[in-house]
Amino acid sequence: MGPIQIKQILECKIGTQVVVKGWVRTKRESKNAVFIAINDGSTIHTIQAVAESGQINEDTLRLITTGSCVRVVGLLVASAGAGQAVEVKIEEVEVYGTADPDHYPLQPKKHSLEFLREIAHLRPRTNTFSAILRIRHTLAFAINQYFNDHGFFYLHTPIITASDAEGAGEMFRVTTLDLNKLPRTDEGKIDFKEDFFGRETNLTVSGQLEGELGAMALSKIYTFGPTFRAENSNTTRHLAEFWMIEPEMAFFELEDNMNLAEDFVKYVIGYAVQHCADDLEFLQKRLEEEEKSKPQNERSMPLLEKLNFVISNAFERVTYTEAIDILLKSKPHKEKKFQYDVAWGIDLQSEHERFLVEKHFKKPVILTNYPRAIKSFYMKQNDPNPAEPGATVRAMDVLFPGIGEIIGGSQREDNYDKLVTRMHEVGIEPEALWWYLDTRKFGTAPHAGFGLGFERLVLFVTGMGNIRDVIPFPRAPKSAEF
RNA sequence: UCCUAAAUAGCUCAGUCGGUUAGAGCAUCUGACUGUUAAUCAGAGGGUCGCUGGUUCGAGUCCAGCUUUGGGAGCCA
Repeated sequence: MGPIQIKQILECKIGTQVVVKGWVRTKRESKNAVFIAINDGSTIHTIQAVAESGQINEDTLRLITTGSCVRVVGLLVASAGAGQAVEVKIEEVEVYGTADPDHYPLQPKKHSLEFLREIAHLRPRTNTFSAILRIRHTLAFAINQYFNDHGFFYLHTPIITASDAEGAGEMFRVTTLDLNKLPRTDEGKIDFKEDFFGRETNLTVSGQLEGELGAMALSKIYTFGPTFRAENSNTTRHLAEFWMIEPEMAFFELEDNMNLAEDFVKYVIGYAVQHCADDLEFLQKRLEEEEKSKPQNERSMPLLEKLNFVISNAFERVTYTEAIDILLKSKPHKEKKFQYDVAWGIDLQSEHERFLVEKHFKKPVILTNYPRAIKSFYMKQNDPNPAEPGATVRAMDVLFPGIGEIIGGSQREDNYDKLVTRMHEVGIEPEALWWYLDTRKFGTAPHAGFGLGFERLVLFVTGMGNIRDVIPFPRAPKSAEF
């Protein structure tokens, strides 16, 4: 199906007649020969096509520049030069599309990531971004594979939702109303009965609630789809549109949930290490170059070493109460180096999480049993524990070095009365989520689940520093060009 | 949204105390050389110094506002 790609061509036997179709990375001319490095994105490697001087006519040769697209027909031969095992001896060359060197922004040189963000339509043609996109694909594939192998069903939860009670953040409004001529009710409010769905609708901030409905029928489901948050977040870890993986399992308690999260993350990272060796090696070298400008003590582990470390070591599991204890006894707390005070009941700040993960444990950490007051209404309430100053819920956050929270999850409250009471306490109308509450009314069951930010996973695996560089076309405040 | 730094050639940056004609490397073009590896060497072209206003005899440089971007914080995945 379709032409053979460079990845396969590089593995063909010498003497094979091949057709190479791809984009020119560099062209080098010498007295006796012309060298063209071609890449088609199937691999990080280029294939070198060689022609005798004068073999390609002047007019055609002039059009072969960095960024142009070509088709080359020739024989795969052992390379006469060092640097590559095989090359294509050109018999015929055709230029599909030119790329005027005066205007094509990608030059055969290093570009800053900031500049490449401004040309997001072309940056997949760079080594760095094609490597990231191949790794991103591989991780997505591994995720589906893992869940399929473990008896999960891929549930497609809705993108458009009428529930604004999920409490996961600001939402994007979905409407077909004419914004210049909004229909009004008698009280002067916007009349959403006139809107497409006959009610207020938004883009989803989480598929969890619907995911729970699926788990209460299929036992184990997962969602993997786009998620939207209209928060005015300007950080290297946030996007307005991102992809989230949300497994939800009946008959899973918190412990099972943690075991699954850890096994799952290790599997998908391991899958990428196994299947993206070339790309990861390239990114590792790139990072090492970048780190050269940093002082010795700030340099981090080589990328592959870091990934293997995470795969082969057990995540540290501590309760929120234990974590607060560690922080209270920590040096930065005693020396008042933390910007935010530590006390039982606070929501842990970035600096606290970083201390626990990067300084204290030096490995991924799963924090559990957070105070009820700082967590969502749907989390299962723990029985009172004399060792804990206040009420807690069966929540779990998986914290990764450099990324922070990569997974947030919990065992869910399966007791109807407790759930309704909690909803009243936090100001959510139970009537609005009557369908959600029905699962607790009819055949309720212990169950649990979590949400994994896909881009944060890609960020960790690729070693990149900004989340806008691990999604093809990032959506962020004041930024939706491509 | 807050804090902070920045914006000068296609890209990455330098530009001293406010002073004459705006600097480099890479890229591009031309030539030389070479089974080359992001080739090398020589030369050439390339600038509304983010925008608006102000201070000044004189502003890339100082001041104010705005815009955009980087980093950090909050919100979270």
